Amino acid sequence: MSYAALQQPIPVSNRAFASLPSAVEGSLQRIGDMLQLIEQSVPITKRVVHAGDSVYQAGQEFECLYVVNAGFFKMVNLSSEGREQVVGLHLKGDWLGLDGMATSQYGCDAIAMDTGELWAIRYDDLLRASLRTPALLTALHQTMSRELVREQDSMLSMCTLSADARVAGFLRYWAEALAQRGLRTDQFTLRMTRAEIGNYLGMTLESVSRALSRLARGDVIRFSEKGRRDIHIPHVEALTAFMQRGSAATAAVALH
Amino acid sequence: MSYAALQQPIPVSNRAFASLPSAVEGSLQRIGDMLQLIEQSVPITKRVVHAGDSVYQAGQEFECLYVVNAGFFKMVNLSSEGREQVVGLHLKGDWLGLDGMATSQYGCDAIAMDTGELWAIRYDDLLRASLRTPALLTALHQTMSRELVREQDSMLSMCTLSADARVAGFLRYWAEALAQRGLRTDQFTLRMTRAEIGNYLGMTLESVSRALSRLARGDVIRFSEKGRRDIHIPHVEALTAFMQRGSAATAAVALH
DNA sequence: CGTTCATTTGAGAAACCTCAAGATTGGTGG
DNA sequence: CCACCAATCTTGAGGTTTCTCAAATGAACG
Repeated sequence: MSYAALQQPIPVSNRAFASLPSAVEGSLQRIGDMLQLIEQSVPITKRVVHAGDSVYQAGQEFECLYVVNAGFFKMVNLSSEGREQVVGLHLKGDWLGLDGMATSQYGCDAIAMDTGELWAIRYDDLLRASLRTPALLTALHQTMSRELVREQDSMLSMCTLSADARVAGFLRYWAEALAQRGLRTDQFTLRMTRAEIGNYLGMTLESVSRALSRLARGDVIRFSEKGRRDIHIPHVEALTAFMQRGSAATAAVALH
Repeated sequence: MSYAALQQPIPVSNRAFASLPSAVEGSLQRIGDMLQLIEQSVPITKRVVHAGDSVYQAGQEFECLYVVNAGFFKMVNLSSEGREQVVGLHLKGDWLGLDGMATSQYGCDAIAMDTGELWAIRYDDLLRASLRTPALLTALHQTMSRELVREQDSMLSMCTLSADARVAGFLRYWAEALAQRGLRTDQFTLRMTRAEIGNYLGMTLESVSRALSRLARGDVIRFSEKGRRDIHIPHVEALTAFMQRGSAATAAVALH
C-alpha cells in the first residue's frame, strides 16, 4: 500500500444539504460519510437497544467499539466508593468504548437513554480493515481526538463557569450537536431528567431547575406548553451572551 | 503484512526492576518499551525545551505529536473569552498534541514547566511507520484511551469531591505518576505554584493552601524544612483514607 | 539587603447545596 | 375518560463550602 493511500480523505458524498450553514453541513457530511465508510469496509454487528439497556459495563473485557447509528447514550463513570458521574453524552456518529483500549477493560458504563441502533466493531477487525482502508484509521483518531477536546472543554466549563452559565452552555452544546446531525435546533426535547443534567454538569438537580427558570425569565429559553422538558431556543446567540455576561436580563437586552 | 503482526505485543525488555511492585514495574516497563519502540521505528526530531517554553499553541496547525522523554509539561485550555484551565500534566512517556488530530489544529497550549526533551513525530510519519510496526498503532491508541480515562476521572473528582479531597487526590495521583517512572514517591517537589494546582483542580490558590495545611495538621503529609513545595508523604494510603473520610484526623487514626 | 513573588491565614461575602413542601407530569387501571 | 400513583420538577429557607479581599509572613534572587 502506498503512503498516498493513507492520506486520502474520506470519500465525499451526500451533498443534499447545501442550504445549511457550512460548518453544520460539514459535520453532517462527516458523520454520514464515516458511517458509510464503516459499513462498507469493516465487519459490523448491528444491535438494537432500548432505554435503560447497558451497552457495556466498567470492568468488562474490551473487544468492541460501538458506533451510534441511532439513539442517545450516556457514559457513566463510577468510582470505587460509589461516586457517580455522567462523563459523556453521545448521538449518531459517535463512538462508544474508546475508554476500553487503554487497559483492555471498559472504564465506564455505557447506557442507552432511548431506543437506538449500534454498530459493534471488533477492535481487531478494525485494525485489520484499516490496512486496506486507511481512512478508517484517521476517522478513529479524529474521533478520539475530538472526544479528548470535548472533555477538556467540559473541564474548562466546570471549573470556570457559574452553574447558570454551565446550564446555558449545555443547551448550546446540545443545540449544536442536534444541528450537526441535521435536526431542528430551535426546539427540542431534553431526554434527561434534571438530576442527570445536574450530574453531567456537576451540580444538583435543584440548581439545574433554578438555572432553567432564570433562563426562561430572561427569555433566553422558553418552555413549551407540552411540558418542561421541551425547550424552545429563540436565539442560540442569547445563550452565548448569557454565558458571558452572567445575567439573563443583560443577555435579552443585548439582542435588541 | 499478516494480521498476526498487528496483534504482537510491544517487545519486552528492561527487566531490572523486579523489586518494585508489579503494577509499577509494568508501567515503568511499558513506558521504557514504548520509547524504545518509537526510537527504533519512526523518524523523530529531538527538541530540548526550558521552563516556560511553548511546545505548541492552540490554533497552530497540527503536524507533530510529541513524546516526552524528559521534563514536565502542562496543557492549558483557553476559552474565547479568556477563561483559562490547566487540563493536563505530563511526564516522561506521555504524548502531547493528541488534541490536534480532530481539527488539524492544536486545541491547547502545551507549556514546559522545566527543562526537558521532546521527541517530535510527524503524524504522517507515524501512520507510515505503523504499517511496518503495528505495535506503534496500538501504543498510540492505548495512550489516547488512557488520556480519555484520565480526563473522565478528573471530571469525576472535580464534580464529586470536596476541595480538600481533590488536593489529596492530586498528591496521590502525582505520587503514582512518579512511582510509575521509577522515581521516589514518598518525598517530592511540586513544580507548580498553588495557583497552578488550584487552576488544575478547579479551586482558588487559597483553597489549595488551606487544604495542604489541613493535610499537614492531620499528619497525612509533611512539609520539608527546605520549603513548602517539598512534600513528604509518609503513607500514600493515608491520602486515600483522607479522600474517603474527609477528615485528616480520621485518616491519621485509621492507620494505627 | 531590599524587592518581588509565592504562600499562609483570617474575616466576610457569595454561590451552591440540603432539606422540605407543594405542583406538575406521565402512566395505569378502573 | 377519569382518578390515582409514582416520579419528576419547582421554589423557598437556611446551612455549608468555597471564593474574595486583605494583610502578614516566607522564600528567591540580584
